[in-house]
Amino acid sequence: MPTPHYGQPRYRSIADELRKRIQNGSIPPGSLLPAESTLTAEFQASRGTVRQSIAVLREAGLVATEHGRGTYACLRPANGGSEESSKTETRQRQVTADAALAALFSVREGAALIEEESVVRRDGVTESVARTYRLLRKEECIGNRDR
Amino acid sequence: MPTPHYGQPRYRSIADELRKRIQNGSIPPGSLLPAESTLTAEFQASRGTVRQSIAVLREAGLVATEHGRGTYACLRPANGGSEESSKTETRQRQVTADAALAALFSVREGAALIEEESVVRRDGVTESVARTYRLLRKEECIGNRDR
DNA sequence: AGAAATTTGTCCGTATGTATC
DNA sequence: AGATACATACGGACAAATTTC
Repeated sequence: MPTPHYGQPRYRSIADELRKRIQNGSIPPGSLLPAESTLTAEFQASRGTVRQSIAVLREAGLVATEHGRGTYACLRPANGGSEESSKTETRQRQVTADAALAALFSVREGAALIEEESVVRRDGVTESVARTYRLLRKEECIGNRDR
Repeated sequence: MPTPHYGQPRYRSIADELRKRIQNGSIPPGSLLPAESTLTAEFQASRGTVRQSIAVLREAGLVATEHGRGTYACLRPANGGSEESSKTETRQRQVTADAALAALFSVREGAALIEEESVVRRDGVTESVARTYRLLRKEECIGNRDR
């Protein structure tokens, strides 16, 4: 069977359909979207195509995905009356890259990184801890090895 | 050979190589990149993988593609403060508090936290990695689980 | 103007490795 | 540890835009 498409890519049509369902409440905010396999069956599309459509919604900020769980419809921040009694403490230190960070920065494990840690407290209660990592020196990248 | 993608995925390596060629002038600005079929032969990779690597460069604003024509290396200003074309990827996952985080949040070690990781890339190169931790208990984030 | 070749766009099916619950 | 979902990679197929002959 040939592939009747074009005019509009399949993954975009599916993304449009899912967006409608989210916006009209058919998929309530905060709830799980149907599983990938379910969407595959419903739209008669391959997993790759379904995943592509979900990626569209994710970039649009409409959904968020958790490994091993599924994809949620986001609740948009209503952001009610938040007090302004929060304080931020920041400090810096030098650390060495663990495996995960080394992969992200494309450097070897143990390379020097700058870690900046910001602790946000509100009413004395820690609300969030942010750790930002940057390369200490540029051009610390690993050369490409032969394939 | 099957498909081991230890360390850096293949499409990123290819993207790195192509980026080098663009930035060192081997592929002059405004000129066409080799066709996908050519790159497929050169890198001994499937077309899908080659296209994925080109997509990386396209999102970085290094190249532009036209249907039926090909992919061009963009002429872009050698401007000093190129603050554009940086992109942030965000993902969330659930982690357990280590000793340091447990102390900051005044919870017991091993307590559940939400980690939000934002990776900022400019021209495909990782510039910073920020990890923000919050307590799971509130309705801060989307994934309120019933279990 | 028309046909063929080239090139990118989309889609399918599959396989396997990786991460999380 | 098993299930689920995600990430990477392969190969093949057809559609559509462009170029070339």
